[in-house]
Amino acid sequence: MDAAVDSPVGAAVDSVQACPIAPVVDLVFSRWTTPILWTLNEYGRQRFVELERRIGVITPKVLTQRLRQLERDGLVVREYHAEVPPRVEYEISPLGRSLAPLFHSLAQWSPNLAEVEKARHHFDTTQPAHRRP
Amino acid sequence: MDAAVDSPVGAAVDSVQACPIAPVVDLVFSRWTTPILWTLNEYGRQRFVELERRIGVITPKVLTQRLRQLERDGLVVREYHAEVPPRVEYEISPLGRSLAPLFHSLAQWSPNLAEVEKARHHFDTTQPAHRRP
DNA sequence: CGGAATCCCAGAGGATACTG
DNA sequence: CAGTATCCTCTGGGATTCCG
Repeated sequence: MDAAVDSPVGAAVDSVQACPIAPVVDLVFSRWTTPILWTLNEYGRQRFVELERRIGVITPKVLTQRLRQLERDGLVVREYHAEVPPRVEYEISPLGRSLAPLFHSLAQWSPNLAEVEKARHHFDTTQPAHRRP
Repeated sequence: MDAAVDSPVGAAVDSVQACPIAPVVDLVFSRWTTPILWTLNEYGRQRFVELERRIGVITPKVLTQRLRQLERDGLVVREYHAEVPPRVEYEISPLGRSLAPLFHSLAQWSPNLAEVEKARHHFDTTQPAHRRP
């Protein structure tokens, strides 16, 4: 149950000096964290099951893990209400909300994905020939 | 040797509708791609070994894999020079360069990592008590 | 409802060679 | 130098079950 587990970019574990933005990427763009933060930012405070449904295929176990991590990182706030049945709500924190411009930048770049698709097709059809050094 | 292998955020594989920026995150912030793109963007055109050294701990095999993927995605351009010894240079493409503002946004957010560190410490010291629902 | 506990596995990616 | 080729480890995370 170690909290500092994943490093998709290898920030903490690997060479920090090589890429200064690696820690931020690790924090925000680890697996599942982006959909979670995005959903919380978009739909506001919501319950565990709502998150689960909106995100889609995530399992409860993994959702819990990532929410804990995000809570520990201070990006998400968990609110427990002692009722029957129990009710838990998750909300993005101010610090988490400060990531919104980043998300907007990403969204603005996304039209370029069409270029990427074209590049892939081009590569797949023409490259095997010229790839021979 | 499949090219569309990783999906840290689960864009292509999972629920695309849940998070519109997931495809971009998959493209740019997959493991190793950020340091590679960042280094290419920062230091300009360079050879395989230079990349290897600057990034730090990456193995040749993995570096090759990711470079191929980025080349296929149209974010990186590979230039082969038939000399002895062979010389290969990698350069970020215009499409890849269009990601630079994103990197700057990330860099600008990075001072907030101090807040994250504080939140983690706070969580680790005080949470085990109040975490009981 | 909101998890925690267990078991399990594919597959990313590291280590270690070898080659054109 | 710029990769390929194998082998092998490790772990994120899926499936399932149970609990307060």
